[in-house]
Amino acid sequence: MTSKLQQHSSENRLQQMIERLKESDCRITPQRYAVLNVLATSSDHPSVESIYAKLIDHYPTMSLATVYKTINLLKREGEILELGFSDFGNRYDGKKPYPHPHVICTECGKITDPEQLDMDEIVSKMMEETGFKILANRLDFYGICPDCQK
Amino acid sequence: MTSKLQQHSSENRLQQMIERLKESDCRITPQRYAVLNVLATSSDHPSVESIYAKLIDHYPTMSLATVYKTINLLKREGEILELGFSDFGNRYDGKKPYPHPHVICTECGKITDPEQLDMDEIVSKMMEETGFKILANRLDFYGICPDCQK
DNA sequence: TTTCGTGCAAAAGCTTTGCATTAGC
DNA sequence: GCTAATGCAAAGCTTTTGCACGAAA
Repeated sequence: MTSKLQQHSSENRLQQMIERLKESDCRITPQRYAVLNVLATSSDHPSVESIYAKLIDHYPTMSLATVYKTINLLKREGEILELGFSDFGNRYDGKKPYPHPHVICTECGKITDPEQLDMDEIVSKMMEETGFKILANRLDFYGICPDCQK
Repeated sequence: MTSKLQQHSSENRLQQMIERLKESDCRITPQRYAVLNVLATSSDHPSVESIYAKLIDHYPTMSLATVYKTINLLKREGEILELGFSDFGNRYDGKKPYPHPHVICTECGKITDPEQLDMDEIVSKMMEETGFKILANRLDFYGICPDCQK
C-alpha cells in the first residue's frame, strides 16, 4: 500500500502513475494517459461514467470498456482507491490511493476528505482486540453538507 | 435510527421486527417470517443468496425475489443494516440495524463486530470539522482473521 | 514486426419489476 | 372479499469478456 508520506502535487501524481505502469511494462496510450490524468487531478472522486463523459468530446474513440480496463489496471497496481457504493455506483480516488476517511453528502453526492482524523491508532487498537492482521480500512460518514442544509 | 440501547435477545429482535411491520400494515406471511427469523438470529451477516439457501428446503416455494423484497421492506423500515461490497455482494445485519464497525476477513469472508470502539465521539468531531449534519457512518476493517493466519 | 490495447457487442452478475395467481386479514 | 404478497420470467444496470483491428515500442 502506498504510504501517506508519498503525497505529491497533481502533476507528480500523474507522473507517479505513469512510472508505475511503465515499470509493469504497460503502454501509455493516449486513452490511458487521459484517464490517468482525470484520476490524478480530480478531487471529486469521479465515477467511471463521469470520467468517460469528461473525455468523450476530446477523445471521440474513447469507450467505457477502456475506462473500466484502465481502472482495473490501476486497482491491481494499487494506484487508485475504489469506493464501492451499492446505491450510487463506484467512485475512485487517484490522488490518495491509500485508505482514508470520506464524508459523503446523501443529497448532492459530494464526497470530501476530512483531514483531522488519523486512523492509525484506531487500527492498532482493533488489531489488539480482534487478533486480525488488519491491512486496509474504510470509514465513511454520511450526512447533509453545509450547502444542502440551506 | 434505532438506538443502541434497544438491543435485545434474538427472540425479542424478531418480535420487534414483526411489530414494526404490523404497525406499517404489512402482512406477516410464512415467507416473511422465515426471512425475518434468519435475519434476527444470524450473527454472520448473511447475504441474500445465503438466506435463500438456508430456507429453500423448508419453504419449497421460497423465491429469491421474495427475499429481495423482504429485505428492501426491512431497509425502508430501518430494521436491517445493509453492508454493500463491490467485490463479494451485499450482506445484512438484522440484529443491530444501526451503524457500527465491522471487521472483515478477506480470506474466508467472515464478518465480526468489534465491541470496544465507540463512534459517537468521532462523529461529533467530524460534524465540527466539516459542517456536515452526519446521520450515518460506516467503518470496516479489512484483514486476515486469526484462523486464516495459521 | 510483434505484442499489447482498443472498442464494439455480447455476456455475466446481481437486483428490480410486471403481472397473474395465491393467500393474509 | 378485498387487498397485499408471492413467484416466475423478463428487464435493467453495471461491469466484464471475446475478438478483430489498430497502434505502441
